[in-house]
Amino acid sequence: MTLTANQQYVLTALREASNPLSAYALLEQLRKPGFSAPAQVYRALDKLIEHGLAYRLETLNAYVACSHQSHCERNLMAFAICDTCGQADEFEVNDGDLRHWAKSHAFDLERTVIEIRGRCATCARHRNKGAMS
Amino acid sequence: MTLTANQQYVLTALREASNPLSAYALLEQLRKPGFSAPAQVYRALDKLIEHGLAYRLETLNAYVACSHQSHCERNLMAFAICDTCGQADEFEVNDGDLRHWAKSHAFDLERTVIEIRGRCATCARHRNKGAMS
DNA sequence: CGAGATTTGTTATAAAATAACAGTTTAGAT
DNA sequence: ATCTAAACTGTTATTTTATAACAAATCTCG
Repeated sequence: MTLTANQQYVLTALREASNPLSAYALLEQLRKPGFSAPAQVYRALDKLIEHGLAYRLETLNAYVACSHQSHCERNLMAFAICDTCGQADEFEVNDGDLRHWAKSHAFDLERTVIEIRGRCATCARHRNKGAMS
Repeated sequence: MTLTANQQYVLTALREASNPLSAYALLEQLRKPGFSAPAQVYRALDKLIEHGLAYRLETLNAYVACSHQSHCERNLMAFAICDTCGQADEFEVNDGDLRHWAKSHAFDLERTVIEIRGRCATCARHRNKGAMS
């Protein structure tokens, strides 16, 4: 699976970012290499997502690189998103319940989205300290 | 918990709809009663969601009434969304895995979003019939 | 009543995503 | 090596979704 130049630019930008990036943030970052319109970013993102190299975070309208090395195992992924610092952690989850519901309701399952929102360990700790003062 | 007139209009529209409605679809439907701008709809939606009477479907940018009678139990809800007919089914799910991950990572969990996409029983059946011909 | 909070209508703008189209590159078959 | 079909590109315009900001109206309840 070979990536085009644009796809590589977008993937690299996502990998180097500490936080999820919006499509427009990516566009700004990639003006130097020649990007000039949203469609270019969205097209690259679509392919990366199709290949399991990136994810869209639905509750954030933002995108992240898959945390796995090259090709993602495509198991059921979930994301924990910190409302304070914006970091998103990818983790694997057991989707038994969802598959069970789908099966028992003859629902032909194609995609699963699981996102949890709250405060990451670091930010939760800081907030607690703040409350003490 | 008393709803204002606008909140009641929006809730009724959502309850009478067979499918999730976008904020702008709601706005169109509610012009007769006097709505004239998006903010009116979004404000009512915010309150309804706050009170557990409605949900936002993140993968659809659309809104649905809670399927429970008056006050929602606020257990962990998930939605199965049909990509063919657009219907969304609310169902309860065991979030043990997510809570466990959150606990073991000291993540202060505030909100959980679970949406599955695919084809509902009815639409899957039709598609299969079609493939036979 | 009257002070404070909440809700309202409104205009304007921001943010996110897609449509459409012609030109270019790429990969594979012959 | 050449041809062809598919995929990708750059670009302009538009659509869809969501917020900001602010003054006026309304509700709450001591």
